Order: sequence, then structure tokens, then C-alpha cells
Amino acid sequence: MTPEQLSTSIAAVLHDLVADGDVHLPDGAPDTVTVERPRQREHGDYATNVALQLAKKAGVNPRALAEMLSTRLEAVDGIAAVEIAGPGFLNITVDAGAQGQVAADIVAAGSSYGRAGTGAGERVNLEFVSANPTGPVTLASARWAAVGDTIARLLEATGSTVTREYYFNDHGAQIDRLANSLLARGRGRDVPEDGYPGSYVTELAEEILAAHPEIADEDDSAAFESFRRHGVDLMFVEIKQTLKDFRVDFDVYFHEDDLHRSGAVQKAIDRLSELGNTFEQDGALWLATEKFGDDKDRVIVRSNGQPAYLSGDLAYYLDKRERGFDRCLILLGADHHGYVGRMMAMCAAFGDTPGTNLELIIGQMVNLLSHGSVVRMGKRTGNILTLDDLVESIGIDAARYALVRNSMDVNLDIDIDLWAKATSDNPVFYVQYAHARVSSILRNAADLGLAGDPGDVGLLTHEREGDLLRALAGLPGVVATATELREPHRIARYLEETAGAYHRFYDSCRVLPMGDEEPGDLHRARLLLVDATRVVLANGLALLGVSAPERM
RNA sequence: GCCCCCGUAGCUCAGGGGAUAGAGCGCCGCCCUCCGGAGGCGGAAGCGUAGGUUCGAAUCCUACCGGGGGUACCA
Repeated sequence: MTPEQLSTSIAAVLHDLVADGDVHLPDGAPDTVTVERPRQREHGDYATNVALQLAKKAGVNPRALAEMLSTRLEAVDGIAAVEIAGPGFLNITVDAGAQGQVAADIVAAGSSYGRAGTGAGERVNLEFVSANPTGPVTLASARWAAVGDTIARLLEATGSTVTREYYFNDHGAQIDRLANSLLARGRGRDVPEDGYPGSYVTELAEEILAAHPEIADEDDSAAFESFRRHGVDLMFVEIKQTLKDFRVDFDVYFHEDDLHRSGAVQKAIDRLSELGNTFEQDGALWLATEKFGDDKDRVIVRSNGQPAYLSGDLAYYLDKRERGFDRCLILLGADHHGYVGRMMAMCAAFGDTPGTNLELIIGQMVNLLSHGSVVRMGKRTGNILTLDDLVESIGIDAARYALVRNSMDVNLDIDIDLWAKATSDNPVFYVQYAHARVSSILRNAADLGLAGDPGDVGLLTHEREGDLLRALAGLPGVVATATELREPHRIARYLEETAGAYHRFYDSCRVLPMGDEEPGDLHRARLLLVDATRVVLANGLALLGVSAPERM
């Protein structure tokens, strides 16, 4: 019995109580109730605090409500015992057969175990990374690449249709700075003060000159344009390749330039003006964001007639909405948190609902640590670290895992000495090792001709078996929560917990027959449990885009 | 100044109002007759401070202290 099934059963019992007039709830009985795995084993397999939650509304004392629930719950199929504890907790023990059935259900569901249809029909646009094509993908962007892709996988797992989108900013002044840097390097000069100092600029300039030798004969202003065009193109190719190698595939690369060329910017501005949300002042055109909760109003067309950066965002947002996305999610670094107010106000100015149609997810910064101190020098960039630097030192699996393992709200320090280790200190290794161990048993079982017959799942009564079953039963709930809160780290933590439960089970429950022992029902049931563990670890790792090795 | 994030064990971090606050590392002590010991078991050790809300607060609110980031008619 999974927590979800139990929740439904308890809700059904509540409905009955209300229908029979035993309990009066002004808002009726809920459809689901909170069911959790208690920390203390004495508190049963599962516990619920519904009685505490609803007592006040029902106008009864929590223990009395608990009594009524308990009596009826004990009659429910699969529930072995219900105890009332403390102020009104219900501690529920599930019978072994119903518990063991979870393993069979998981194996039957296979790769679809943990998925849900809660987001069905929702079209989500998830924009992340969106780094300017002025250099290699940085370490900071790497976090958004891993987190964003994982959020996308989670949304897909819960039934949403997701478009992974990269906003390619090829319109602004920083591109000029790249072009100037390339020109300088191409002509054997030092990069300007505000240029890009990395060695990649020199490489790029050489590459461009090799492919287009005629640039050498152009004057500086023509060469500037050539370097600009080819530089952006090549940089962009490199960024795409880096991300692809990192297992992040974008569906759409959107060019800011297109918005300006197509008239989309003007269209967005006109729309906002029609809605009465713009005004002119000091020769500039402003968007009235303050009335929608922003700190102050924002310029969208500068007094020199040039559109301000925000105008591109307006047009881009409108474009996404017109492409049919119900929800536009954007991942941003903490250095952009100041944009939240104006972006949300902009959304509201279009008549949309901030938080629903537009959602900004802010994450904190990343550092790399080695031997206890922060690594500052990137290989090709001089002063800033790249995704490639990270992957080179710890590999893709560890990099993806390390980048999503923590809440986005915390500054992330990645200790590359730790993540490069092949020991259990390294969380990704710990989880992958559990999967390899599982796979090994399954291989051995196949050699023994043991696969197929599930035995009797009711025999899985060992404490460690129960712990493992409950851990495995938790995946759908964790996926649901991680998706809803946009918190992929919950998947990683869950996997570590599940891997731990498996290692403990393995340590005290022999799975395969020893020596000449005849295979029995318990062997088969445990084998099913091992197989279910494989499914859960593999599905969880897949959500993180991390491989689930059968051998390591 | 104002805004955002963080402050939990010696260290790195989990803990979406619930029962005795968890994990890994490090430290101390254990467990190998066969499935991968790259594992497992036990022990010592903690919610920045002060108020408030609540039957119940690490979690919500306020103030303060400490760390990080931001605050352009730049993009």
C-alpha cells in the first residue's frame, strides 16, 4: 500500500463519516489527506495528522475524531492496525501482503513508476541558461543547465508538455565587446579594457582568420563586423555542443535580434500602451510597473529612441504566450533577482497572472572548491570557471548530480576532490553503487534461472524489508513535491535515502540461495524487491539525467 | 539606505507547522562462511540572538547580529 493509496482510503473514510452524520465539516471532507512516514518505527508504517487538522473545523476533540477514524480504518483492506497516539495522531500499520504488493506494482510499472498525470495538458515553456554568446558556458550557467533540465524532466514526468528554451542575446553591447576583443587579438593587439581576456578569444580569432583569410585585408571597421558575425556564430556552436555533451538539449534557441527585426518589440509596446500601462516622460517611454508592485517604473524606449533591454523581454514574453504556453518559467541567477519585480509587473501589465503565467525561479551562486579553497582560474577564460572545467575534473554524472543536490536557495560549493572520488563519500557514487549492486544480484539470479516468479510478497516482513518497501513507495510523492516546488534536489536526497535503505537491507537479508540451497518463495520475493529497487534507482537517476550503471 | 538568499552536529548539507531534529564526512568502538566490505551497526555532538502567532515552530511573523548577492534611460 502506497502513501497515496492510504491517503485516498482515509479520505474515503472521512467522506463516509460526514455522509453518515457522525462528523460535521463545513467545507466537506478533503479528497486527500497528509500521510507521512514516521521517524520512529513504533509509530507504525504510516501516520496521519488529519484528526488534529480537522478537529477544530469539526468542532470535536482531536482524539474523539481519531477514535471514529480509527474504528473505520481498521476495517479497510490492507490495514493491519491503527493506533491513536499523542494528541490525535493516527499510526497505521499496513499488513505485509499489502506492503509487499508495492514491490510487484513497481516492477510492473517499470520505467513509468513515479510518473503522474497531474500536469497533463499543461504547456510549459522553461527558459534557462540563456547565456550571452561571448564566451564558453560558465559554472554559474552550469547550475541552471542541470537544474533546468531536471525541472524539465520532472515536468514531463508529471504529464506537462515542456519546451526547453534558450534566449540567445545577440543584440546588445556585450557582443560589441566580444567583437572588439576578437579584432584586437586578430590583429595581435591586447584586448581593450572592457574586453574579454580569456585565451579562448585568441583561439577564436585564429579560427576565424583561418576560415576567412580575407578578413586580414579588411579595415578595422569591416573586420569588426566580420569578427562579430563569425565570432557569435562559432561561440554559439560551441555553447550548443557543450550543453549537448552535458545531456541538455534545447528545443528552441530564440534570438533576441529576431524580436527587434520582426517588429515584435513595437507590437508588445503598442499592446501595453493600448492597455494604458505606458507613459512618456523626460523624452523616454516608460512602462508603469510600479502600480503592479515593482519598486519603480521602467524605461522601455530610451530618450535617444533606442529600445531599452526590458522591451526585448516584453516582446519575448508576449511571443511565448502567443505560441500557446500556459506557463512561462525562467531560471535566473541571484544576480538577477532585481528583475523579478519588473518582470512580474510586466506580466500583470499584459493582463496576465504573475506566478501562474510567468514564474521566475531564482538560484544562488556556485563555487568550485579544491583542497579547501575556492578555485578561481578557468582553463580558457582566465578569471572565470566553465562548465567544461567542471566536467573535466569530475565527469558529467557527478557534475549534474552535484549541481542539483542542494536547494537552489543556498550558495553552492562543489568540492571537486570529493566529487571525483570513487567512494561512498561521493553521493552520486553511493547511489550508483547501489544500482550496480542491485544489477549484480539480478544478473546472478538470471544465471540461476530465478527470474520471473514473484514468490509470496507477504513474506517480506523483515524490518529492513519494510523500510526499503516504504522508501520505494515514496518515489511518486517525492516526484510530485519536487515538481510542484521546482526543487530537484529532493530527488537526489530521496535517492540517497533509498540507496541507504537498500544497502541496509542487503546487509541483513540474504537474497539468493546459499550454496546448494533450493530457491524458495522468500528468495523470489526478495528478488522482486531488489528488482523494484532497480526500477526506483534507475527512474530517479533518469530524472536527474545521471546514468544508472549496471557495473562500475 | 533599500531588496533577495542563507545562518541547523567540528565540516558539507537535508528537514514545505506535528511526536525523541536527520544524512554523509571527521572522531571513538564494532561486523567479513558464499549475493560487489566501493557496504553495514553502535557512540559522542546541533536549530545565530530576542520576542510574537499556534494545541504544537528549525519551519510562519517582527527586530537585531553575521555571511553572500543585487540595487542604470547597461545588456
